Amino acid sequence: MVKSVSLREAWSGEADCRNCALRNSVLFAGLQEIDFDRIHDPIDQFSLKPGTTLYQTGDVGEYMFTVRVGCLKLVQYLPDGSQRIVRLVRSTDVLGLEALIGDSYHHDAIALATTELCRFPTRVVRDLARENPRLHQELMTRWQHALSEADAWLTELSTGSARQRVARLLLRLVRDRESSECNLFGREDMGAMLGITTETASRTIASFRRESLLVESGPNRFLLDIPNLTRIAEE
Amino acid sequence: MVKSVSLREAWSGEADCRNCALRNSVLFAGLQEIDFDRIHDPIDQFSLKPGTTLYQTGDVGEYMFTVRVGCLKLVQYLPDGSQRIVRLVRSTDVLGLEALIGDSYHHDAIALATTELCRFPTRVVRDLARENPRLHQELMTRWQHALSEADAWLTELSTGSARQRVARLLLRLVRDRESSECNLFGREDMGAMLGITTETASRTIASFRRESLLVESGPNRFLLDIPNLTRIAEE
DNA sequence: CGAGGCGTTGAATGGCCTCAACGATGGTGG
DNA sequence: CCACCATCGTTGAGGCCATTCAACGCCTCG
Repeated sequence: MVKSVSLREAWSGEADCRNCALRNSVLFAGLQEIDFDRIHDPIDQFSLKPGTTLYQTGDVGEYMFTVRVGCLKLVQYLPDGSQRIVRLVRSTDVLGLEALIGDSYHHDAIALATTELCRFPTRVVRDLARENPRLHQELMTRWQHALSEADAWLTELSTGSARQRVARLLLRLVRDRESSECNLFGREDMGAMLGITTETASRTIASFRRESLLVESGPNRFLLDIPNLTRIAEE
Repeated sequence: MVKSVSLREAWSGEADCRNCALRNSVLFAGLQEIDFDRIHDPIDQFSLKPGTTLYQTGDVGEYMFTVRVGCLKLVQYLPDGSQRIVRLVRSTDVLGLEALIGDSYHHDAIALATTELCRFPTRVVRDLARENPRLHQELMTRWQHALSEADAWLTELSTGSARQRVARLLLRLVRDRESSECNLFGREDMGAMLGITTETASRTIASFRRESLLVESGPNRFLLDIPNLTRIAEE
């Protein structure tokens, strides 16, 4: 399942990386050929089945990851055992930034769908960033992006009624997408994202379907009535 | 009220910076004398009264700030006009990181107490960071810290019952402090931090006082019963 | 075929919100 | 100096919404 490709191959487009989601969107977008020549560590690329744990809170942050396709949840736990999903990580996003400053991972990272990833040693990023301003810039941008996402989860997904939260989550899932179609998560995960119970998440989705704000277009796949959902979200 | 000091003075300990909260804790901790010599822009240092707005969402991010003493809230607004406080910024923290990547500010920054700040042009940080690895490292650490705070606000302060949230907020305010005493915010601000109403915040605080989990030790100042509050927080 | 996971739905409870009133405080202006 | 007003914290009453606990149907998988 784990397939190893050299960074040289990665850059030259050999192996699977030629199909990599937009090279321009990826962390290493700013690297030159000469940078890759200086790296000897391998980049592994592999796939996770839904429900698989990529890493856990406290694991040593030896590696960082880029998501090629798919989706993972970042989970934190409270002392009483309840969990909260603090962010989603999707295509072209980076996982494990905290490793860059020497921290162990701060979340559990668990695949929500079948997910393909690239894995690279944290040390490689650290070394390259020291001398490559563009990578440096890219890292800061990634960090800021994660921070904006975190703020948005608080203001949009943890504020207001259950109906509002669910509507905002749905709209978020189709933003920057061509179609208004999206795959839904399990109700338990939706609850953990929105700070509501599984039952309330289920009831709200069921209610949206009865009102035709959602139309099932496949197995666990739905078309959204964006204008009306927006109305609910903004109340 | 605004007093201008050159960076040279700042570093050499002239002016008010000799009393600066731990130099080692500050963003510029890693700079050498030679770095300061290369800066010609002034660093302003000034004070805000409670309730004063430092900057607003969308303002051009020409400056960044370090908090010397005091406390500010970072506020975001929803389309319906309701507000949510997404983070607190306190002594030695940095404000306006988003300016570094060219963004305008993402929040309203409003002083909660009398607050002293240092203000420096974003361009200065950008230029210095390009060539100073230690500052670079420091910036990443700051970003990660903000991100951890954001995650904690979601898991600790936006999850569970009102009693739990208030207890966790109180405990947070005295963490890393010598005493178990702290100043409380207005009830409206507490509500905006915890995602509850002003009345619920007030009721909960009043209830804690009746149970002697809080003892007033001064004007809007309280001593905390940490063990019992911890029990409530962890339920 | 039975077991288990998942989504759904019902009924009842309770916690939080809404709306309202009241006292205390502090600043303002007559 | 004091009446006046605005702000803030508190408390009450009532209602609604989300939770809790439970049951049921559907599906996959062993």
